[in-house]
This record gives sequence, C-alpha cells and structure tokens, in this order.
Amino acid sequence: MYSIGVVAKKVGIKVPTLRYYEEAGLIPAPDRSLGKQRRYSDVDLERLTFIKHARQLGFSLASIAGLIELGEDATRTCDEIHALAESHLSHVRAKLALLKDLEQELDRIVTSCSSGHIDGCHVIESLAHHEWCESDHEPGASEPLRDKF
Amino acid sequence: MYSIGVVAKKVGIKVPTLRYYEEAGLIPAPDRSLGKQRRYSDVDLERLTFIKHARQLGFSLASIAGLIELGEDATRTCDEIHALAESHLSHVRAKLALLKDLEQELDRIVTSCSSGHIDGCHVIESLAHHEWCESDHEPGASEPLRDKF
DNA sequence: TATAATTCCTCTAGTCACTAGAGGTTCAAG
DNA sequence: CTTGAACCTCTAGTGACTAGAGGAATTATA
Repeated sequence: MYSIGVVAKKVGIKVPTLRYYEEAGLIPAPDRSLGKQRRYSDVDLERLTFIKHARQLGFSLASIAGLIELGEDATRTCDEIHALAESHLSHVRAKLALLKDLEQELDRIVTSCSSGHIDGCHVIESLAHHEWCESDHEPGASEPLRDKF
Repeated sequence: MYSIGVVAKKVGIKVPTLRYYEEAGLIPAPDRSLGKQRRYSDVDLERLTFIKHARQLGFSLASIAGLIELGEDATRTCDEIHALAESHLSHVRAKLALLKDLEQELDRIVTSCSSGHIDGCHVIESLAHHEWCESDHEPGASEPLRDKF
C-alpha cells in the first residue's frame, strides 16, 4: 500500500494530477487509511502506469477511458482497440505533416533575417502576409496547431 | 468598414474568437456603428491577418502580443524579433522530434496487432509497459505532448 | 414602409488537463 | 509526545477558445 506521494514519484504523475484522475473517473477511488488518506495498491499502480504511457503517446483522457473500458470487457475484440489506436496514429501523422511544413516556414523566416538590418523586420513582414497558410492544407480547416487527439 | 461577421469570413477567425482577441488586448477595440456594433477597418484586418498567421505557426497569444509590441516600437532591433522566432523554431523542432518517435512507436503497436487474435491485445499490453517513454527524452520532463510555445 | 430573417450585442458558463493556494488534519521519526 | 512533512478538501485560475441565453440592430424581402 502506497501513499499518494510515493505513487506520484513511482509513476511520474504529480500528486494533484492523481487526485484529478480519480475525480475524473479514470481510476477507481483507492482505499483509505484510518485517517482517510489514500492508499494505493499495486493494481492501482499498474493502471496509473498505463495511463501515464498512454498520455505520453498523446491519447486524451477520454480515449484512455475508452481504452480501459474496452480492455476490461473481455467480450470485445482486439479490433476495436486496434481501431482506436489506428485512428490516433492517423491524427499523429496529420499533425506531424503540419509541423514539418511549419518548421520549414519558420526556418525560412528566421534565416532570411539573420543579420540585423534596420529597415523592416522580415519576421514581422513574413507573418503579415506569407503564403504558407493559404496554399496548403485545405483552406476551411483554419484550425491552428492544437492537440486534441 | 466591415462587420464582425464579414471580418470573420475574410480572415478565417470565428466571431467569438474575434471578440475574445479584443478582450485579451491583442487588437484595439474597433469603431462602432450607431447601434454599437463593431466596425473593423482595413488596418484592423491587417493585424488580424497577422495574428491568424502567427497562430497557425503555433505562436501563443502572449508571444504574438510581444511580437506586435516589438513591431510597433521602431526603436527595437530586428534582433529581438529574430530571437523570438528562433526560440520558437527550437520549440517546434523539439516537438517534431517527439512526434516522430511517437509515430514510430504507435505504428509498431498498431501493426503488431493487425490480425484479431483473442488472447490479450497488444495495444493494451504495449501501453501497459513499453519502453519508449523511459528510454528517450530525459526522464524528468514527463510532460505529455502539449502545445505551450 | 412594414415585417421577417439574419446578424449582432453582452454576459455567463463550459471545455481540457491540469496547477496553485488556503486552511486544516494525519502520519512517521526522533 | 512533539514536531514537521505529507496529506486532506475545496475553490479558483490557466490558455484559447466555444456555446448558449436573451435581447437589440441591421438587412432583405414583400
């Protein structure tokens, strides 16, 4: 049985985040000591490790909850889980493509302005009207770069 | 003079977001019609376009505000602006590296589970204890993939 | 010109995944 | 048995929006 601080160190999730996960229903409420402090079991630890890894891989808490539910219900096929992971992968790939373009563009902007000339900054100019944003990646999307896998 | 809806379409920023930017101090409060509706000038439009592009490139609103301030103060050197863009580029590159690793790992997980075998799903297993997360990218960082440029 | 449809207004509250702080309680070491 | 660290609950704040209520202004049609 581990206290919340020990678990936090072991798993690499901060204490308030652990409480948050509990409240969010990602983990069952752990046992308590006589004085009402949380005591985590090894099973809890395992699930938290799972959550940690999934978060590192960019899954949303909602996706993780889904994954756990799928995993616990033995009647589900591997296919469902596989599908979730695959859809996530495609999101990651889309984001990757966007970031690559972004890197190129930023690099272009930065290097074009590497020596401090006075009349008009290229960075500002480039941001005021460059072509990258409208040329590529269907115009309607408009969404900046945010994680919402 | 354009109404907020027209500006939203022209620039590609949603109406509530335009109001939000105003409240956040990213743009000066625009003129109003007799009936107190917002009327945007071409100058406003230009700045909003700038903001749109900078957001697409992943700059935070705080960074953009800084960029604008730097750009308006003619006494600043290009170097300061350049430095901001460069630091941003390094953030982008770090994120790119992380995403590339992530893609590989996800791909590995997904393809190892492509046929629906029944006993234990590889996706779940892989997430429960895979090596990617501890091997690379200094252990303390722990931060999942989030945008906070 | 009257009316209807659309767009606009302000304000509040919700989203996600946490993070920070106040004020009080419990635990483990000495 | 005392001290100090770790724990508790609760509220509120973060960034960058998004959604909705309830009402006013504008625009298009009849």
